[in-house]
Amino acid sequence: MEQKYILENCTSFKPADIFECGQCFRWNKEEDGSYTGVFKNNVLNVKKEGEKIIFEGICEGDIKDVCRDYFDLDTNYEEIKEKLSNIDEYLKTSIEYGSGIRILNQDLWETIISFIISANNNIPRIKVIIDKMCKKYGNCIKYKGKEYYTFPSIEKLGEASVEDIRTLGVGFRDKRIYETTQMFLNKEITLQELESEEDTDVLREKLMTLSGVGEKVADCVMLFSLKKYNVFPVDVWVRRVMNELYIKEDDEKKVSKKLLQKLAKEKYASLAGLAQQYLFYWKREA
DNA sequence: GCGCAGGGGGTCG
DNA sequence: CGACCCCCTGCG
Repeated sequence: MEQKYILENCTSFKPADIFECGQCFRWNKEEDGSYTGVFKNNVLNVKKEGEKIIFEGICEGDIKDVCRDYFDLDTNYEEIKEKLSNIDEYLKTSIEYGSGIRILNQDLWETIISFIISANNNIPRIKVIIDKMCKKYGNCIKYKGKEYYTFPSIEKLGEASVEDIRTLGVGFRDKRIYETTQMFLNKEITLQELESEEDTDVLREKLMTLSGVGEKVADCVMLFSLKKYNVFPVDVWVRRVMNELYIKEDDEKKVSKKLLQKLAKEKYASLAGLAQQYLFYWKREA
């Protein structure tokens, strides 16, 4: 059902910051600077006009509730930014740069598959692959004369063979995607048990039983889909930034993940994941 | 222009 | 610790 929702007085909300900071792969910029994306069975366009945020599109359920959940509107980012800004100058600068970032509450299944695809890959290609996957196995939703496709269900993707998946251009990740899908299909593991697991370390262990899910992917899934703001995914960019700012080792490859995790915990504590997003976005764009 | 390394939000054996 | 699929980039 086509709906519209206008959000006022939301200072920590900039579509570009939210959709370009690297947490999601299915939002695309329109000519007018707004973004259109698909999540669950919704197709939404998000536009900032002055102080107003305008959400418009096809929505299952009440658009206000859907947005509140997906865009994390009940979390006070002003307070978070204030806390993080006081930690040091770097964080302060990065937060000024990415002041409109919010961590989306993305679909767990979609996030797991998307970040398996992200391994040793680059963002433009990740987006192309996911797009193809949705076109082939998702459902079509028409909005304003264009066709959009939902992310495939477990059952639908479960019908695909390793070879089928390979044709999407996923390369060596074909087997990983296949195996993980089959694990959910066969109920060896369920989304529900992952969603209800409170303990971060136990949750990480469970996620890492999935094929193609290592520490980094597991942490991304926890941060971008399960609101675990304390986890600190370490990738090549984060290593680069942290080394440049705090450690200053000549060869950044020698900096251990352990050290980075420890540093993040000491400095950023329960907000490490958010700090990571601000730093990552700042250094990668600049 | 063309061909060939080099490397990309890691994971696995 | 090296290979891994695919694709895009930079350099000769």
